[in-house]
Amino acid sequence: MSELPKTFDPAAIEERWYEHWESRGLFRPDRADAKPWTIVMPPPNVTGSLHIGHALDNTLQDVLTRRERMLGKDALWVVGTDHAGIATQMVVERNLDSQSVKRAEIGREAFLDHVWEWKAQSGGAITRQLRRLGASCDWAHERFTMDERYQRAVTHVFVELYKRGLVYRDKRLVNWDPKFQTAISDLEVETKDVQGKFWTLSYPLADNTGAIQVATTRPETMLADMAVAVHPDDERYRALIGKQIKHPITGRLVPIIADEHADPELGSGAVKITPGHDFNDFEVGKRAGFKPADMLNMFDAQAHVVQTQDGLIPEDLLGLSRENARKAIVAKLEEEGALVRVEDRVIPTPFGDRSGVVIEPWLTDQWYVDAARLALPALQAVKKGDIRVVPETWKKTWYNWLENIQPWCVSRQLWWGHRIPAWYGAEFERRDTVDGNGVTHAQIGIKAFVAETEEEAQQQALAYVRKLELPAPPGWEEATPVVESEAEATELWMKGEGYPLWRDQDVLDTWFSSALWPFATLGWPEETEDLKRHYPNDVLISGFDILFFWDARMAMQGIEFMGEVPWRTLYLHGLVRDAQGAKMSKSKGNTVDPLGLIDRYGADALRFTLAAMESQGRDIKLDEKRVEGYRNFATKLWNAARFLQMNGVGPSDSIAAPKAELPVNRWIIGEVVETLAKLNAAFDELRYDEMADAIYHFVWGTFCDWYVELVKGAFDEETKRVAAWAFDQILVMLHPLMPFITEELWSANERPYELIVAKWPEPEAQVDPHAKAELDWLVRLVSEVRSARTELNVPPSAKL
RNA sequence: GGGCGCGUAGCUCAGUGGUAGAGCACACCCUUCACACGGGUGGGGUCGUAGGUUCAAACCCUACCGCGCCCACCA
Repeated sequence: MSELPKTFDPAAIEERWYEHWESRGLFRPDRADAKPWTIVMPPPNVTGSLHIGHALDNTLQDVLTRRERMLGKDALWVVGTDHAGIATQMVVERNLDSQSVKRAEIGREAFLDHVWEWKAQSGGAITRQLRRLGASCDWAHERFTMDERYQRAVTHVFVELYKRGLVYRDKRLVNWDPKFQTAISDLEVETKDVQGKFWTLSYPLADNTGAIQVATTRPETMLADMAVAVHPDDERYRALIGKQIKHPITGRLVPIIADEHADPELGSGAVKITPGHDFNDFEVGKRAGFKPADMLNMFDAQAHVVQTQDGLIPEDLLGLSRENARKAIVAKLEEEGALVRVEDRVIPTPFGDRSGVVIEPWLTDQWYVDAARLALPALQAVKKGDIRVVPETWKKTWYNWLENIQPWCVSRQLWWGHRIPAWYGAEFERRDTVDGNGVTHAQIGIKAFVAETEEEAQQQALAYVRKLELPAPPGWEEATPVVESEAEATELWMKGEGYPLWRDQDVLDTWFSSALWPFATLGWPEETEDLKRHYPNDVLISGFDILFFWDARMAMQGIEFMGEVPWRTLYLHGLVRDAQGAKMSKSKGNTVDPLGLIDRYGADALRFTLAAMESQGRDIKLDEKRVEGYRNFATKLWNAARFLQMNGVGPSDSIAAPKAELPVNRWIIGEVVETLAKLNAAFDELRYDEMADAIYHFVWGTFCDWYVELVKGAFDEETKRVAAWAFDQILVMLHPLMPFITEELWSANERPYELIVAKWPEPEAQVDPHAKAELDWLVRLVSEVRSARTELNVPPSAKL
């Protein structure tokens, strides 16, 4: 038995214990025969560092994991990191930039080498920080979403979805981020209100019989106007339907069409239609018979003006940015007298959630997941109760989103990520199209071969030409040639030097791969032992902010590929806010650094605070005073242990409660039993605040304030035995919340095993109602005496 | 436009049909041999507003006020 120091210093013990647990493999002791229990950690970005949100999320997970481990289960907490496509590419690109190295100059392969190098060096700092928190995850099982094996799983899923018709390529408008020059999904777009203007323009009729007024918030896109729409029932314009207008800037002749999209109440009731640059107009355009391939495009990838297919944009506008193009166009319109009116107006404007720039609807070929079909079983799983959602209020949000889900754009024009397993080649059939102005465009058809390997794609290509009963191009019989890019391929093609394939340059949305986390980390698609034992996971804990991004997609992919829900319970927690309730952000400078709090108060205090403040369905307003308070609680516990030690109270030799005669001992045993019951109930309901409340009040309000005071100076053998047992139960019950101090105090006595693998309490005892009544009476009596004494101003030194 | 949540002591939050709770803060007392990161005592709330249901409402219902969040193509 080692003597405890007088003061409790978390810093002195935390690192030592973590190292001990990890090196002895105690986070996942060998329990092949035990009942499995599984949770996967939302993989933090490799670029990330531990912020307070991670601290909350992982505390909640660790609390459950530690208890399940103590319940004797084979508790597996899967840990790993996410490659985080855009975020990581940005970081590495910035690093290279500072060394005057440009991504475009060094090329894809060299750039990816740099990313991997960066990942090896500084990536994953966050996993080291997770250790500070005490996260008892299975590091031997650590995964990365770009591990070779994981990549195979991702590729397999993509190819399978393609075979099942759930993944397809389509040309349509996407949310285009002109800063990162990639497509992004609907979820990555944040709509914000921006003070803007509402322009009313006058478009002259082509037959010079008048003009029609149209209104717009984006005059610059008029360069790609293809129609003017009016409501079919709008009497004012009925006679104009079918006529043409002569576009005031491009001179393009554009039809006036009838479409219900035009709202007679709004503006003039007539609206310009720019199918290539507006989501509504795209639909109107399709209804009007325009094919996506023929829709006019006036922007390049950076949203600078480029010439439309019909060559009608005036030279002086080419190359201008969106903003400058707007100014120039408005000026021109004004000059021509085509500008009728300008009004101030608040415009809901789409922004890229990472880039912060205005998103441009842009016509491109992208890969889409048929999310609606995948969503159905995920929707049902919650409705049928196969997934329990805690708190229940999120069920509605779940239904609402999945019921209205749109196709998910999964291709990204980035380099860092899972390369899309598609190879393209000539379709070997000409498909000429005729545009609205009667001009014929030669189109070279492109055929996609989706396969897990290049060899497979080559074979598919060969099979394809054979099916068309065409002779295989030179070299194809041996192996279809593959070149780097489409440009390279077409060049060879034009020169008559073969018809090679080229691989898709794009990568997949990061969330596409993280959606596989609950099973791909367990070895899927191989039928591993881990997979059989640990899928479905028991519970997932995540912030509600990634409910759609991650949770819902995990459910969709999990059910599709595993035939079962990914987890039985989905627990959603809120955001951690500052003491004033404001959202923490780096720019506001109100972030709380969890590592700083750990330095000042210890990991146990931070963990206890986060758990105590985690009440379902509410955000957490973190106040440092609270952390300080629970640091004090740890000190209280520490001193109780010292007191017991001074009085010769050692370790308990039994898990079951000892036999006791004295009412005070029988009472405290009953109090342990009741506390345990409260704690177990709180765990069943995932009520972290109640867990913390139950153990806090038992330790401080019952054990320290009353039991210890009552037995002071009267430590007979029975009392020592009971005190030892009760205190051991405290250590066990508190361990999931405060693992470090409890393990340290546990080890103050000789023990056959560490607390982390000790058994969860089974007192095999009952509350003794007589002892309880007696002690309750005594507590009340003493309290009343004290109260009376204070009220009568009796000096405390006076003897009763 | 739709959906969700919140409004209880100075602050942060539990409670959810039957005499209002916790922590912190505050006031007073205590350098008593585990602990001043402590011990003891105490003050403080017409539970957002207005109706309704009920023997009984902070808790259920309705409306309203205030705050926050999410989703949605109003040019």
